[in-house]
Amino acid sequence: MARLADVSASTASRALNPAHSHPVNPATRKRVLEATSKLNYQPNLMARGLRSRRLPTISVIVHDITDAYFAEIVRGAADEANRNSFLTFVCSSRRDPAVELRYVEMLRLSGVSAVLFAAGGLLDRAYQRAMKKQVEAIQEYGGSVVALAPRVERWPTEVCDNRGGAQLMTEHLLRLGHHRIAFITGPPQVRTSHEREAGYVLAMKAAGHDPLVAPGDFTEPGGEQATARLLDSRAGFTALFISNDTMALGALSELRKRKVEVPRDLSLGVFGDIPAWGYTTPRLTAIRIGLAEIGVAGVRRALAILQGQDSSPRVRVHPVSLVERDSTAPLRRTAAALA
Amino acid sequence: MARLADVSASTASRALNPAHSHPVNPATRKRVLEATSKLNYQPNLMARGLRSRRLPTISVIVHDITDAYFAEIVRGAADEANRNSFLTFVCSSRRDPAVELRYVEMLRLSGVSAVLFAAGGLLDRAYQRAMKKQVEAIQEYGGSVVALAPRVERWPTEVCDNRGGAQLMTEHLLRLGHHRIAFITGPPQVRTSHEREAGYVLAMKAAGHDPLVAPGDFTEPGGEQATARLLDSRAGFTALFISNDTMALGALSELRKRKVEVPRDLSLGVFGDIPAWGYTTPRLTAIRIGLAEIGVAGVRRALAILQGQDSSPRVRVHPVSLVERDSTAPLRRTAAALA
DNA sequence: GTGAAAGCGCTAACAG
DNA sequence: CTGTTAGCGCTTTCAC
Repeated sequence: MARLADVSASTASRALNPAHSHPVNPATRKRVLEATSKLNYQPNLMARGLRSRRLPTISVIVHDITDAYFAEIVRGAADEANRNSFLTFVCSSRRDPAVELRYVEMLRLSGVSAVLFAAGGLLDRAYQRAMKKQVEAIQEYGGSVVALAPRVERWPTEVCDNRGGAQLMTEHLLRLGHHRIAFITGPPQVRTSHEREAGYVLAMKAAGHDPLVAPGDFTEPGGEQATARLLDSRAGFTALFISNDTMALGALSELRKRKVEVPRDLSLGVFGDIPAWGYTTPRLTAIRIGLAEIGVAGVRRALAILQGQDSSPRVRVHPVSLVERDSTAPLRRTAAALA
Repeated sequence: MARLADVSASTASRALNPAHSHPVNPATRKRVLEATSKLNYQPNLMARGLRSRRLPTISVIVHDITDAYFAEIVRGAADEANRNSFLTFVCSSRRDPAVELRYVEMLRLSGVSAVLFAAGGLLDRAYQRAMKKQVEAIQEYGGSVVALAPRVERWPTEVCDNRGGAQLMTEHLLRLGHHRIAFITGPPQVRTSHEREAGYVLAMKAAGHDPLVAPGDFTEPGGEQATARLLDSRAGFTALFISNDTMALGALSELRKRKVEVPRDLSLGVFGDIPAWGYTTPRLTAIRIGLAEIGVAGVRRALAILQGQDSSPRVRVHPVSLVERDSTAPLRRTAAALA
């Protein structure tokens, strides 16, 4: 290729790489560009990677590829990566820390430029130690790592306002006259759970009401079980706030099974706003997280770090908003009958 | 590393690569292995790829990462790839042929060893031409390509028995006494649609009944609309057979909206068996496709081709089975009331 | 501004 | 069975 343009390989390399400090004569560059298009030249990424020690790929590690929450994040990230000529690879750890670690290791070996962790980590010490080692190795060769959920690791983080969002929904339910509002929380090892729960508790206490927190695990069967237990406990609540999309899916099926009508018998709010909510009956009132936007922000952040020009605060919090739909209604006497 | 083991780099390379034709002295290999573990040596995949022209990665291209159908295939493929020390990358084309082509091109550039196409292709000529070029380039450097759905391209294919499965479900409904059975088909550009439709039509004609085929597109809103139109047409059917999971999700929500009770008012069967069917009410009678198994088979096939030892027929058809659940019931007089 | 040369870490070809 | 040699395709010194 360089031969056709009648320049040396070095010059061609310089001409082709826009972000190059070394100056190139515009005429020369033009000749090089012509040659590339004539030969339909495609730089060999492997050779480039051999020198730069990394490939133009970004990967998003998710817990579960079947979860719409993660899918939305991936969608945003993949779009933004594409716009920057980066490939996006989605890796699904299936909630197995060992698999996740193995993926990170393999990504490191294959020289990925950035790894986005879509979910929170574990509190387990051995896991944290191993992960730390992998991430340090990635950073050593110039790769970057970004978290898209709160984690104990002090990585650059793009995260939604978990606490504020939970407050928002709780206050919405309170405004509708509910004060016996149950909350299904997430797994204790994950910081997202605590943040959302804290927002709910805060709003309840501020209004002078007692919180009612039921354990959950962010999975669909978990949501089903938590709802069943809550209903069986006859705790006497008129509204239910579920702390993530996936559990709400399970809750919905449990409520349907028991013929609990939403919102007639029970007002239902969910933290999260996956597209599926457009199809469910009833359409759920939700805290909209800009999931795709968080994916976009994650990729931008990762690329900025790669170029050594990331000036954001370590943790950036993205605002969330309340989307009122059909699953929440003012408190009526009939609702209390459920208690 | 080779220095520590006191051997040449070539010998070390041979000792480390198990599938090497060249013999190595066991004692020498032992020394090499000791050195690698002592130095915590990790082969550089990029350098390896620079020579072999490919990386130990497999990618699965799906239409839509949010679709559980694809997620299941990916799950199987990823597991099998892992077992063979291959990384799995999931790429979501979002049903955009241009994006899909771009992905294949980037995968080629980054030297992926195998590409699994989880969905069917298009009949569009320009698309086919471009795809052919990309795939030939991948094969040129020794990469392999496998289809997991019927396609016009004559690639090695692992596919489920679409026609047989559709017959199975239709015969099941016929056995229950239904003879006015409607069928929602898939998009015409996709061969899977035609195969499933053919199975349904065959079974209906064999029983002496007229088929009733409604157009669909394999998407959730599409299923919703098709169901709505079918119901509005008052075509007088007592059973509905939906040709894929995603449309069934939409159909279910439409039926719920209209208070059509399944199976009291209408028997419902679906081709496909995503895990979600365990949570819906009612639980759907379905044609179980071994989705994960197809993913596994796809990876095995791809690896066999890479090693030049694929002896399977070009198209391998995987059997499917009928899973009877709660959504199909014997024909009763009341059902006809829907007509 | 451009070119020549070195080398990234590995594997294949060829001798021994 | 093992070592030597060459080279994958690019980028980056270092001279000019």
